[in-house]
Amino acid sequence: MKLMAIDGNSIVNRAFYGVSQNLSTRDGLPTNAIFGFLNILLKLLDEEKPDGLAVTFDMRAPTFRHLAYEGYKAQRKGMPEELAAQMPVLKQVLDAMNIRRYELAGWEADDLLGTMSAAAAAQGWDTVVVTGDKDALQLIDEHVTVKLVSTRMGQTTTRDMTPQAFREQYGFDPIHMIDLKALMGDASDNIPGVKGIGEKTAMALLAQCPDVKRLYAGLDQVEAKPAVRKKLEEGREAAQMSYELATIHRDAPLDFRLEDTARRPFDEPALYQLLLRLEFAKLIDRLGLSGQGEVKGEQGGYGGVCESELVESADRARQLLELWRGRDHVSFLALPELRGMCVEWGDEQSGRAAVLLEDRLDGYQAFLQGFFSPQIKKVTHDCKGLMGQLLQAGLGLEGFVFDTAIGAYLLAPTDGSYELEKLAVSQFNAELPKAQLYQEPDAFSPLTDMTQSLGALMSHTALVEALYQKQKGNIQALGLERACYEIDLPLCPVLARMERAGFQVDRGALARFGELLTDGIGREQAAIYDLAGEQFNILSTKQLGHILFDKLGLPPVKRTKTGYSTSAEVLEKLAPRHEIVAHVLEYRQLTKLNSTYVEGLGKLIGPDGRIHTSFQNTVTATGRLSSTEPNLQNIPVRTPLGAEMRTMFVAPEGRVLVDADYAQIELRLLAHISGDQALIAAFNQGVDVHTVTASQVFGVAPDQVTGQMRRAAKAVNFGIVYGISAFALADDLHVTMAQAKEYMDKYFAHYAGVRAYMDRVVEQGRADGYVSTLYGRRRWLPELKSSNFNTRSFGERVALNMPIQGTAADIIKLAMLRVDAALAAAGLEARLVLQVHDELIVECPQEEAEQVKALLEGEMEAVVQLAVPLVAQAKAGRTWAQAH
DNA sequence: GTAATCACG
DNA sequence: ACGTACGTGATTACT
Repeated sequence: MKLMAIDGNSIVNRAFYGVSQNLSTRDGLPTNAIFGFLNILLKLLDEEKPDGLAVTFDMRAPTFRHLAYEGYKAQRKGMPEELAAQMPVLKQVLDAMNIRRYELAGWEADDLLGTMSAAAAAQGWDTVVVTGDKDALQLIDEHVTVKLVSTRMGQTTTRDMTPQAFREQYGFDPIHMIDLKALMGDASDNIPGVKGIGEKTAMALLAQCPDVKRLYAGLDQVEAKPAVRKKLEEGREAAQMSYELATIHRDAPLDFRLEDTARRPFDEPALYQLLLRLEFAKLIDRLGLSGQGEVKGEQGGYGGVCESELVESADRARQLLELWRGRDHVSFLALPELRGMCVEWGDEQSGRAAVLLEDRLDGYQAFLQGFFSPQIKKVTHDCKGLMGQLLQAGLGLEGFVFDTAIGAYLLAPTDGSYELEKLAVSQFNAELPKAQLYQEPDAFSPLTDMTQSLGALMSHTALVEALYQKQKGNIQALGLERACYEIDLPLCPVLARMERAGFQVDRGALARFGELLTDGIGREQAAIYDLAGEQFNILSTKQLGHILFDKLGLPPVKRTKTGYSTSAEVLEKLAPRHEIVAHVLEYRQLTKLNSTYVEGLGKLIGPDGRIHTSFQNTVTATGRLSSTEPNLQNIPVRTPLGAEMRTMFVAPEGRVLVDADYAQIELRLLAHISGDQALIAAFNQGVDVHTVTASQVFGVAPDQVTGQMRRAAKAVNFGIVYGISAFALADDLHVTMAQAKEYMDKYFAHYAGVRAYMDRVVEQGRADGYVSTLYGRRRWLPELKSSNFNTRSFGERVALNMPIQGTAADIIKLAMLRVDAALAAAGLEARLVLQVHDELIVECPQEEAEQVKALLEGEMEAVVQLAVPLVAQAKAGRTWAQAH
C-alpha cells in the first residue's frame, strides 16, 4: 500500500513561480498557483495511483523547532499577495476533491510529512513524499521516497529520490543530510551552520565521518587544514544547534490516521462550481464534470427562450420580417453557408425565437434578402465572418448594430479568444449545450443532421442577446463607445470585402523564384556538409549547435533554456571565425523564404489567381489587426532577396497598385500625446525626424549629424515607444550600457516632456488599472500592481507602448473607413486589398491611379488633427515592390 | 503542445 | 539586485 504525502506549500510555491503570472479570472483573482498545483496533483495521481493521499500546509508563524532556541528571529518573508489570495481557494478545491489536508500550528510541513511517513511505515505502508524542497531528503529510507518537483515555464519535471539515487548523488546516506546542514547551514531555512564552512568543506568532512557528533568527538583525528579545524572548534555550539534545527521531527502531535487518507471520489457539484469560478474550463472538461448538463449558476445564467417556432411558411417569414423592422434590434446566428438562421427578439415578458431553414422554408432566399437589409437592426457574434458569406450570396452587409465578439474583445482585449462557449462560462457562469454549429457542412452531414441540435442553436442565440445586453452597458460605462461603434464595428464590412477581394499573385514568377531558392539551398547545404565533415539537419538547432560548438569548437555566445542559441544574431558574431557560419545564415534565409513564402503562399493561391488572407479583428492587445492564412503583414522587405517576394504581388492587366503609408506615425503620436514641445518642433521643422532628434540631442547642426548619431537617435526613438531600458538599447546598438544610458539621459534632458509623459502614463495606469488610446480603446494592466519585478516592469513598458501603438491602430482603421467610403463616393473602381499597420494598399484601374493616390493621402492625413501633421505618402506601381 | 527562429510594423 | 525592449503569425523540430 502506498501513501502520497504532498508538501502543499512547497508545491504551490513552485506552481506560483513556474506558471505564467498572467493567469487570473476576469474579475482579477490570480489563479496561476492553483492551476499549476492541480496540474501537478493530477499528473502525480495518474502516475503513482496511491492508495492514500494527504496534503500538508504550513501555518505561517515561527515554528516549534525555531522557538526552542533563543536568538532565532523569524525572517521568513510573507508570501506575495497574489499567492496568498489563492491559498484559501486552493484549500476549498482540495476539500471539494475530498483530499485530506493537514496543518498544525507551530509545526512545519516537513515535520508533518515526517510524522505521517513514520506512521505509515509503522503500518507497513510505503510513502512518496512530494515536495520541491530538498530539506525533506533526510526522510528517505527503504519505505520512503521523495519525489522532487521542479517547475519551469509551466513544465513540471520530477525526480524520484530513493536511497540509492540519493547515495549516488551525495555519497552518503540520506539521514546525514542533517549532518550536512549542521555544518554548512541553510540560509533559506535560517539554519546558521558552522561559520566559514561551506558546501565543499562540509562534504569533504562528511566523507571522512558522516556523523557530526562523532566528528566532533574525534576532532583531533580529523584531517583538515588548521583554519578549518579552528572554525570547527569555534562553531561547536552552532553545529549542535544547527543539528537540532535541521532535524525533521517524526513525532508531531498530529491526529493522523492512515484510513483518513484513503482516496475518495470528488464532490462533483462543489468541485464544478469552484472550477467554474476559477474559469478552468479545460480542467472541467478533463475531469468530465458538469452541472448535471443543465444551465447552472447563481440563478439562471442568461435566461432562456420561452417561446420558439420553426418557420415553414413564406407568409409567416414575411410577417416576422415586418415585425423585426419595427424593433430596436434582433439577435441572430446563422448556420454555415447561411443554410439556416435562428433569430431572437425580446418581448415585454420574455424572449422569442424563430428558426428558419433553407430546406424547410419556401422563399428562404427572399427571407434572407429581407433580413439582411439596413432596416433590420442586427446583433450577432463575429459579423465579419458572416459577411464573407453574405458577399458570396450577394446579400447586404448593412444594419449590423452590434457584435458580441467585438464587444467581448473591447472589454477584455488580452483574453485572446471569444468563443460563445467560453463567454457563457465567464459572463454568466453557465454552460452551453455542445453543438456543432460552426463546422463546415460536407456531403455526409446533410442539413437534417445539423438541425438535430436546433436547441443548441437557440441557446447560442439567446446567449448572444444576453451578451449584448450586458456588453452594451459596460461599453458605455467604460468609454468604449467610439472604439466600438465608430471604429471596430463599421470596419467589419470593409475587412470582409478586402478578404474577398484578395491580392493577385504571379504564380509563374513565384515558381521561378522557388526554383532559384531551391538551387541555392542545395548549394549551401553541400557547402555546409562539406565544411562540417558530416551530414546533419541544419534546421535543427540542437544538431547545428552540436556541430558549431562541440565539433568545430566555436565559442557559444548565448544560451537558451534548452541549449546553445544559434540565432542569426549569434551567428553574425561567429561569422568571422569559421566559413561555415555564413553558409548557415544563407541557408536559413533561403529555406525561410522557400517554405514560408514560396511554398506556404503558393498553396493558398485561389483559382482566381489571388490570395485571400483573413484579417483578425479580435486578437491583438493593442487594437491592431492581424493577418492569417496566410499572414500578408509579414511579407519580406528588409533584405534585397526577401524584397523580391514583393514583385510577385501584382495588379491584374490594365490595373495598378497604389500603396500609401504613414510617415513615423508612432513617433508623431508620441509627440502629440506627450505634448513635448521639442519633439513637436522636431516634426514641424525636420525633414528627417531621426536626424533632427540627433541634432537636438547631440547639440550639433543637422548637417553635422553623423551616421552613428542618427542611428543612436533612431534607436532611442524606437526604444521610447517600446518602453525603453538601457540594457536593451545597448544590446540593440552594440554599445556599452553606460553609453546607452548616456544617450537616454541626453534624450530625456532635451525631451523632458517625453519623460514626464512616461511617468504620467505609468502612474495613471497604476491608479486606474488600465491605459487607453486617444479613442478610448482600453487595455487592462493588472501587471502594474504585481509584486514580481519582471511582471511589473513588463506592465510599465506596456503602459507606455499601448496608447501609442493602439492610437496608431485606431487611426489607420479610421483611415480605412474614410478611404473605403471616399472611393465609393467618387465612383471609382478602386478597392482596398491590404493593410499592414501603417500602410494601405489599393488596387485600381491604371487611369484611376493619380486620383487614388491623392485620395489616399488626403483621407489618411485628414483622420485627425494633432499637434504635429500626420503625413501619408502614396505611390503607384504594377507590383507591390514598385508601389512601396 | 512548446520552443526556437525569423518574417513584418 | 532584479533581467529587459512593443505588437503579431508560420514553419520546423522535438517531446
